[in-house]
Amino acid sequence: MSTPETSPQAAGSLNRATILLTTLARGSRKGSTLTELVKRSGLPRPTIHRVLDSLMELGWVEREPDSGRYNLGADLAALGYSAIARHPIARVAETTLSALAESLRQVVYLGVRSGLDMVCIGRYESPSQIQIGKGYVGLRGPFGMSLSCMAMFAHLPEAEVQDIINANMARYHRIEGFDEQGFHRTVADAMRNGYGTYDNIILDRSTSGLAVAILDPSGHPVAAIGTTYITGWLDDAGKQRCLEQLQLAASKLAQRLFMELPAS
Amino acid sequence: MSTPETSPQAAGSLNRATILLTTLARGSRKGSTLTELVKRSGLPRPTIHRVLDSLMELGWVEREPDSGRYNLGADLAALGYSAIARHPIARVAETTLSALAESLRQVVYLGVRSGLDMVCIGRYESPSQIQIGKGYVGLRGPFGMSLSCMAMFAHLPEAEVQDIINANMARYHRIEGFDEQGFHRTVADAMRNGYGTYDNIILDRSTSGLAVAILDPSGHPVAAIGTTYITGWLDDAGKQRCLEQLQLAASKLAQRLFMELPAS
DNA sequence: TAAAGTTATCCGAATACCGGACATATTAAT
DNA sequence: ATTAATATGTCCGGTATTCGGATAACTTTA
Repeated sequence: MSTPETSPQAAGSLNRATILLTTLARGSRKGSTLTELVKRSGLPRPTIHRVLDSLMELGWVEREPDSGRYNLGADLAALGYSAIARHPIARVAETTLSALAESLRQVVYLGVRSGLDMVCIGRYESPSQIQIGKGYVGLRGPFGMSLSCMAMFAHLPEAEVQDIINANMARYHRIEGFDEQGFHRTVADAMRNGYGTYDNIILDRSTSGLAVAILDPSGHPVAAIGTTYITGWLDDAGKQRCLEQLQLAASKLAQRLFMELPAS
Repeated sequence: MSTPETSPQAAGSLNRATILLTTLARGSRKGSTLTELVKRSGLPRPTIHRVLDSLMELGWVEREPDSGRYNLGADLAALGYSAIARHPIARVAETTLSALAESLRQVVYLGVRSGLDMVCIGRYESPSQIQIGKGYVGLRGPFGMSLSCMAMFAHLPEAEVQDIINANMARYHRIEGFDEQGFHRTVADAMRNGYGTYDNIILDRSTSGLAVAILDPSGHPVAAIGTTYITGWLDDAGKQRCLEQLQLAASKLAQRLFMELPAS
């Protein structure tokens, strides 16, 4: 009725495998137990067991010998290197964002959307001031729960934004300390401003942040750059400068990503 | 009869999907056409077509709108980031090998085995002397066609080495300028020395190289470090020093990878 | 305009996927 | 020890899905 429910076409076992791999990717880096997968994926247990066996045979899933936890496998990682080589956002961004982190003296994150998830594909910190943050490359969470998502929301059709939020609301609420009021306010702010910003909202109550989207030539967001700082460290002018630097970096990257290469 | 032929168990469509994805990963970064996939994978064309459709629906495969070439998709890359986060060899090696490249003033490669393939998962160059090499992160080729493979051969059971070589011989011969004599000599050298080395052999006739394996506590090779230089740039003493530095880096990495972490 | 090559679609037969039900560890509680 | 509770592993028959030969549509070359 309200939810689309339109994906009857894709191959059966492949679908199951994808759901499981995504579920594993959403889980902790230490891996997941079978029962955790049952709870989080919603698939019947025998099915999971069987599909995991197949995936293990392919090397896409591994099993910690002692703990028995399932985890994404080495062959999938190897395949990932090749897939990443064909989607070079993070590689292209490497120098620009490292320099940005250095200049801001703040940690800078790069993220992309994958279905209903946000995936962190880059983390850059100033060597002079190592700041310990919770984000790491490969981290996956519900799309909408980070400032980078807000920046991308601002450039997505409003209907799509609503669809994503509706589909993920249950997952948001599972996060400790989630404040739906503040969340909707942050989204509205982002849609109005064209970039993401918050102070003392969402999760961590002592941090503020800024994020901007990287747009393709048609205006569709393909990634987002975000940065976090202790609330109060930046006054309004400082915030403005920070925002401008982010925007500059984003447009520079967009240009480099979508620039036509001269015919060789 | 002679070949094992023992893999009847894994799920059908998953198997097909894996073969296709691997075939795509082996192909150029620009993607592959359907007919190329037919030739290289050996699967019937309608099957490929159907499975690719499913894979595209999942976001694991994409299609260049104008050229019609198939390629590994963005969602697979996103999944790859998570898988790589759980197999941190490249991350752990980052600083050590960058320093090594700087010290040697040569390009240093890091590679792992995936089935019958070698995958390049790291490339480190000295900023002071940028050297253009053919290897890039994500590059995938038949296992055995690089020095890093030789280094790993040296620590694999001889029977397994023979199996790999037999299985890949047809692929070797497809490479222009392949010299079977020299290849076997290089393998024998590696098995004897415990590390990989060549001068003017295999492919590029003006380069020499050195490579050593990274071993897990049981002695099994998990990755290899390799470096290339113009033949003649290093005399015997220089070669020896270079080898020692590689071996030092390899053992340092092994130690860091398999060191028990103190309970937190 | 024909011929060669590449891509897309049908569709019946055969297969291997599906998951409820059951059996077997493994851990926790009495 | 014994029971209870939880997690993991295995069977197996019905049926939905996959399989690929055959054919059609489309595109480039001669």
